[in-house]
Amino acid sequence: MNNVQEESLRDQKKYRRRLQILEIARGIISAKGLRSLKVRDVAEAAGCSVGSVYNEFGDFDGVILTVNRETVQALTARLRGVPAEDPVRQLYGLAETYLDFFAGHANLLRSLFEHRMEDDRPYPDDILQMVMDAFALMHPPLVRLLPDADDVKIALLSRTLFSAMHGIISLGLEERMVAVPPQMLRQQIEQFVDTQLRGLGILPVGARLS
Amino acid sequence: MNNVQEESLRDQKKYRRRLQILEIARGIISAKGLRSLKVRDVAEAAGCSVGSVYNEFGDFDGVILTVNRETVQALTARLRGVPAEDPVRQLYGLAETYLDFFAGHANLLRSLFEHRMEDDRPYPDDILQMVMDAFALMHPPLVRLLPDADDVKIALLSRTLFSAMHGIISLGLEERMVAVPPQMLRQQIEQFVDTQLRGLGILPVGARLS
DNA sequence: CTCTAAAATGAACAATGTTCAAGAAGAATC
DNA sequence: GATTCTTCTTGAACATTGTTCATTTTAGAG
Repeated sequence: MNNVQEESLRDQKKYRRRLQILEIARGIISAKGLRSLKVRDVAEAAGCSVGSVYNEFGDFDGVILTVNRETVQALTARLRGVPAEDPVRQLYGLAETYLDFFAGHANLLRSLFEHRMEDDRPYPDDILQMVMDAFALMHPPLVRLLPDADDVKIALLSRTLFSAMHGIISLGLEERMVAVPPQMLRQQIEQFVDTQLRGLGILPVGARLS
Repeated sequence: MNNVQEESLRDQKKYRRRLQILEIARGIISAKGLRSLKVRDVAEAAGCSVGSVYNEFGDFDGVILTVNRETVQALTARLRGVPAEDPVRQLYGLAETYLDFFAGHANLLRSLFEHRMEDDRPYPDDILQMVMDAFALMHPPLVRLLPDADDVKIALLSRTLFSAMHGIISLGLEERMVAVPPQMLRQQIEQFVDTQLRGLGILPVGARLS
């Protein structure tokens, strides 16, 4: 047994195929929704048998969960890229970035938030943790803006605020629900953050509804 | 052809069976989630063949959608029962009632909001409309509290606020996501409405975070 | 009672997730 | 390089579940 990674031919092929399967699955989910994802379609597109998909991911949920894992990773990366100089601008930036990311990858986000496991198997902890971490990204700017507040309460506030934004955006982008007309969504989100910041005493309460 | 409802024996049986199928389907969704709903289970529990389910509802989506339709009707009835004397109390009441209803029927609400149609068939318009109407129930109290604001903007605000609440509650109640710990949820919702009302200038901006 | 139309039935079919015995391919040993 | 061993790949077979439809049953009409 060699400790050094040998990059054996076998491992290379395996890894390449793994990536290929994920790319194909992501493409299908993104284009046609999670419900249109079929093992045989993925296998055929990847040029391998269905057995290989199972060999690599255990079961079909394994493919979905891996795509979801990468989705939340990509989301987190985008959110971490929001400038942090001005905490107020950072909050607006996080909201806007979440909206953009959601709008650009709606079906992937829905797969992340709506996929249910068969029976009562638990959702993988690491994915839950990553979502939690993403939703905690409002914590630092809020701490700067509310220096006297309890840290635990700020943590809750961050998740509450993020969950609220998630609700506005996920329902707003769903043409079938039309909770908020899409064109207006960006403006609505901005106004929502506005109101929230005024309510928290971070911004002055000015004229009601511009 | 007789215009008067004859309540023929045939129609009675048909109707009774219809109700029975719906009750059973709702029970399964409520107890074990939409993904555990199976035609054969429903048919067996209702003491009829699978064909009869199809005869009555067209396809399996028909059963699900009918349950969803009744869910949003029940929700709307509950929300309409919130006292309307004091508009501020009404807003808190709507939030609290939505939380209670969601907590009591989490799987039914998830079925309503997360069910995707096969292929690209559209979601029935009447259900969408009913959800929209439910989300508009904050409109009247908001109009009373913001008499100078544009009516269209209040309409948007109502849906935005409701969508935000929906996000906080649906993620908060999801033990798998734990965006907000369940025990804290009621308090979090109240505080959220609080902040929102202060931000809108409806309540005075007092001490930051009680 | 007989006839007709509607409904119920459930076996057969179709789509799709899952398994596994057999074979193929790479790695290890000589 | 041949042989052996390990691992991966394959795809047919199976399991589950939604859907159809020819046949039978049943309620209502004459």
